[in-house]
Amino acid sequence: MQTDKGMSADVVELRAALLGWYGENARDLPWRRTRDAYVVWVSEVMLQQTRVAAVVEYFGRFMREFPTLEALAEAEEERVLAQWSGLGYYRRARMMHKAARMIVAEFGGRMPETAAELRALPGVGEYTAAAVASISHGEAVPVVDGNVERVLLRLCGPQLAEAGGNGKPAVGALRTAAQRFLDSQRPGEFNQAMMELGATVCLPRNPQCGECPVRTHCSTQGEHETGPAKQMRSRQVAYVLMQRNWGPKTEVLLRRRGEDESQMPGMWELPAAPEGGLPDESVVLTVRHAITNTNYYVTIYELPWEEKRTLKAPRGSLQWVKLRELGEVPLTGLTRKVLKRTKILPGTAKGALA
DNA sequence: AACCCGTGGAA
DNA sequence: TTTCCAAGGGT
Repeated sequence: MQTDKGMSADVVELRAALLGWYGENARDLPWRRTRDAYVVWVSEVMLQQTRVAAVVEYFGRFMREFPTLEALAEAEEERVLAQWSGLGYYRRARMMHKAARMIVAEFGGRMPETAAELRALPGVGEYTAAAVASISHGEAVPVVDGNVERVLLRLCGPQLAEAGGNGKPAVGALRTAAQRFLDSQRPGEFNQAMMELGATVCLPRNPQCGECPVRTHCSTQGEHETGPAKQMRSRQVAYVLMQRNWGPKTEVLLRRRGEDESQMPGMWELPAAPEGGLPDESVVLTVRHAITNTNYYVTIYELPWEEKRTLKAPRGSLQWVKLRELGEVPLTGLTRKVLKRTKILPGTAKGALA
């Protein structure tokens, strides 16, 4: 690692340009109003592979429900999942909840402060550990996320891009480059500035080089190839929407997914339709729902509640849920979408019943 | 090391 | 309409 004393004037100028730009252009995001490690941690976990716009709303509700590490640790897992419902990657919520309980049980409720200690928590990888340590405690560790990787590859050019030998950049080389650029006096701001640049200027496609504060340091001026896309698969699936009672007492029939299922374990969804299919007259909604690289073409049948006995489901996994209680149930995103579009849940109803 | 896990908005 | 992909981590 180089010291600031041996640093070239070029890197010093890059830092100043980037931090200056960040000071002027940083978005006012809720989690940037504090350096509290618990708050920063929650935001970083939510932001894993998830867009800022999607996180903002969830973050506010989550922090109201679980304002402190202790509140999170004391909560039932189902309550945590219910708050996470719709955000995706539910294992993040389970691991963060487990980590909160570990911190209370093993560290007396005191959050680990260094990146190395944070790294030991479930759900905290290299990125999240560095982000929390640098933002909350000023530790001089660089973050390398998707944004930073792209920015570094463009700044440094082919020399870094081919450092892996197999046509891919080496993880170690990326980290070394990030460490070299990092402003060790303001690591939290610098790391966020790099990510902000990648998210708003140094875009994957159509990078806005004309607005880039460090374009004079950039060896590629935006050139960067993206790899081949993964092939999307398609699957047909069908569910049943069943209600009973009317008005405030209305209930919807839901099924709890098994704890051992790889996708969305323990989450609640509409029961699957019988295999033989159902008459077309029963179709109330068709939607497409994409999960990773699979397009699910979904058919929703509405049936009278008396038909419940025709459904096959593991004993005890079916349950009538009152409308008022839906907010406390960890629904899958697809089920949430269907209930909104059929106006059973409040929200936008685009594509709903004709 | 490649693959899996969710979602919705942009292009 | 379909595709692409975003502040990753675990296995």
